Amino acid sequence: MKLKREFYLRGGLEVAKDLIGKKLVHNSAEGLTAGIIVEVEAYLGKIDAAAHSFKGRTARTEVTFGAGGFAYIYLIYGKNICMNVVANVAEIPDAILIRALQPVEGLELMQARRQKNNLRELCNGPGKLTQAMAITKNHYGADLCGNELFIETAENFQPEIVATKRINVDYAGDAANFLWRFIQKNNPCVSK
DNA sequence: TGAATGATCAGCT
DNA sequence: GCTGATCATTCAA
Repeated sequence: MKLKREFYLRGGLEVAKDLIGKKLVHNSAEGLTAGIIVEVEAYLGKIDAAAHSFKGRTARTEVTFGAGGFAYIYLIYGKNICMNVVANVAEIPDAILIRALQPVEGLELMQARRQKNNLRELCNGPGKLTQAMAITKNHYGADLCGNELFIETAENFQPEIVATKRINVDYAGDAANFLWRFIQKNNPCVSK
């Protein structure tokens, strides 16, 4: 079942935890790919020095200031595309970074896009999963309640959530210590 | 207009 | 474990 708008209109931390164990689906021209979300990080722009939206509204972060349920896509380190799910109501810029997936559909397509066969290597990092799923900057602002890129509930999956510190945000001072990274316990597809 | 920098990855040691 | 790649975005002037 596809997640409805109301799912995304809640606080970023709640949405982040609830995204673990859900299925991210991309219905692309080449074919359909999907994976279970096993690792996320929450970024609450109002109070979080590590968030892109913390300093205020800019052209890049504009979509995070809108209503939840849309995609925030950006390029990092000149090479890697990262995908976020916008959460909360308009004017509150919460975003959830999707950091890792367990591939479940369109495996051959993912393997071809990534030039790797090992399932664990396909989606165990934010830049890797966007490659495997063929998510690009064209998806900036995409409606996750639409038919091309969306998230649905997964059957036969029991979430066991562990909270840890976020990765690579040491520049953010105290915010680097927040336990806002959520992972599925003992899942081999999480990063590191 | 220009300079600094990063929510990472792959490849090497 | 460590480091270089590489460029959109941001901010200062």
